[in-house]
Amino acid sequence: MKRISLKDLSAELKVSKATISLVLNNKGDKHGISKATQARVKAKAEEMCYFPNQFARGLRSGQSKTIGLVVADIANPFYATMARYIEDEAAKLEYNLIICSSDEKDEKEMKLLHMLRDRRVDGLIISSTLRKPTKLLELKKLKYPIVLIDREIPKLDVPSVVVNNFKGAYEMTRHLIGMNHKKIAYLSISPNYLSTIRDRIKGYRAAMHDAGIKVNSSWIVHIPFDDVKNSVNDLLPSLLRQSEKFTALFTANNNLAVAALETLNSLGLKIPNDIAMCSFDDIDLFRIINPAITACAQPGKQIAEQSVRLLQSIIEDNGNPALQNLVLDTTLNIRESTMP
Amino acid sequence: MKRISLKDLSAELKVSKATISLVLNNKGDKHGISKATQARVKAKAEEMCYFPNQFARGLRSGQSKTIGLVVADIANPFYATMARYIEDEAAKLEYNLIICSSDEKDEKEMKLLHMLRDRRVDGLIISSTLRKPTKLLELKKLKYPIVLIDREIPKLDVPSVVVNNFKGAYEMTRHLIGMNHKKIAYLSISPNYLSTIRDRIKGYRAAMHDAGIKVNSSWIVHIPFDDVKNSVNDLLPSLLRQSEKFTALFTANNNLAVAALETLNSLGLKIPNDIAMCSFDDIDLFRIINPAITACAQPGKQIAEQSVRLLQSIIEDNGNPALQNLVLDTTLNIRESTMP
DNA sequence: TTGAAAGCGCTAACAT
DNA sequence: ATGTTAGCGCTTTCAA
Repeated sequence: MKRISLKDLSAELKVSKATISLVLNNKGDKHGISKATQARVKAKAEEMCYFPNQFARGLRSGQSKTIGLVVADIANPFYATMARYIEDEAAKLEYNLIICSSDEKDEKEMKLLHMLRDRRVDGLIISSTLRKPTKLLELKKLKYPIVLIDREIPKLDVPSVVVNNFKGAYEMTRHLIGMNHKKIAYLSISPNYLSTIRDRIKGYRAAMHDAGIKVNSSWIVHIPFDDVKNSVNDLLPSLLRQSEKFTALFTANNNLAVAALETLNSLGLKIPNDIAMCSFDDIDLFRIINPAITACAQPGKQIAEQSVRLLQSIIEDNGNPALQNLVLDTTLNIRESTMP
Repeated sequence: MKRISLKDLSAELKVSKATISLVLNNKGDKHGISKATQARVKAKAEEMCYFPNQFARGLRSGQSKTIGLVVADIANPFYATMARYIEDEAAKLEYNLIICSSDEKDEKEMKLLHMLRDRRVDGLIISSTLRKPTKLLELKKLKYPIVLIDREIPKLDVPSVVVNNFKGAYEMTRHLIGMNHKKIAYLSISPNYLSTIRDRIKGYRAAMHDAGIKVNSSWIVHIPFDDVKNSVNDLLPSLLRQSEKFTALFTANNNLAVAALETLNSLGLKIPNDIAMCSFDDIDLFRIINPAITACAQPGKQIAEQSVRLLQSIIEDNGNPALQNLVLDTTLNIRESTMP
């Protein structure tokens, strides 16, 4: 599949590569190339289906006009939606996206970061799962433009765009408490060192504490990311069968909620009468299902916009940004699943 | 952000670039580079955080090890899931994915194809929305490796992996008929020249015809892709308010189903008693909602695997594949929404 | 108004 | 066992 190069075009037109390059990059006028030549060049380029080799271009310019996006799983609607917003924002700046799923595996994420760096993506937007962020430190040392989204990494001074998970979980828990729930079970996910997961639990605990409710650690169950569906199906029934009589369930993300809904269903438990339920992340399903599920919505579009904008400024400032850590607010959407 | 190049490493080590290149590409042994040198080179490369410039590499080798994936909307769970499977398949072959959303716009898709070509992606996997596939013809002429998924394009002899939409829709319609439904409304989507959309309607019509039921064209409503939610909310009520008394609703994809569920809900119509319902595409929601929704599931994983495999073979055969057009079967998942 | 030439960083054929 | 060199296709500076 031989492709046309500037040289071919040059030979065909009897015009130098330089001139052609100038014309095709719309710098013809600036450099005083005659209209006639410009027209001839453009016509021929079209005719011969010429298109520039981006490798060569990237090699010269050092820019790939590509952003790497690393998330846990692009099939997760939360990340898929976010990816779409990021795609649109990036497109405005003529950037494209290489999207990668880390499956919450340190090892895999490191490989991905390595790969994206090798590909000279101009910047990275990462929802990082890294426990030991040595790779990120390394990239930071290289002044590689990075923006963390969704999750922060403690003590790593890197620009980020996240939501206030603590506050979101606190509000949702307080709402439950306001609805007279005291025994609130909490489904969380592991790896549990993620900032989001930790902050949500903290918010839940704080709200409970502030209401004078003592939380037994057995109220919180950690579900492995790998195997949400089966684990919830295994562990949720025994959680609910405890001596504690839970009247409400808080799930830490949309995957857990979906699995929990299926399990509750199979147990024959009715929401909200047998058990109230609410979740972090808001997805279509929660609005449509009957009863609709109370949820804490993250502003995906804003996260996307801000992160791309931030990354862009870092890329332009050549790796020396004013360190920014944006924290956006979530929205509590109260629905029937937590109403009496 | 100056990066280390082979030259830097060479100067530092007093070893030629060629030797270093060989070593770092694990061709050291083959070329008889001494173990000692190999160790020295590798250590230094590590120490200096050397990583090869993929532009330069691509320029030499002509390979980008990247696949372009074009879908209507990566936020749509059907495509998001598929993208994930494709990502995994591609990763096995060390390919990465540039994912792009076309929004069902010819213009946009053409720009994307152009862009991906410019970036020298090694191949394209496309769920094309093109009505006039001139761009695809052009790519085909260039022997650019392409695999179409999800949607076929008539008369364009390009390898493809699709499902049997006709059969899927036929079976689902026959199932409805078997449940004694005769007045079956059909929500479709525009652009309506897409092979999937056309074939599904054909399947529906054929099943109705074979059962001796006359379908009035007013039974089929086309919803613009752009504005599914509002349009369904506007048009579905008037469709159901017709003199015809529909007892069942068939939606042509998951987006339509979600919108329809919301509308039916707001109209106070109960499924399946007031109206039965089923949809093409199977998503989590359909299993979890009460009543669960009968759906025609597409084998996303298989589509992904086959398409990557096919693309790979085309890339390796240098654009001269045995033309393959795979057609996979769908699965009818019968649930409560169509049961009496 | 246009052309010539250097060089981006890498690989592979050919030398030593 | 290691080095030299050419060249991938482009942009850009300098020269004509």
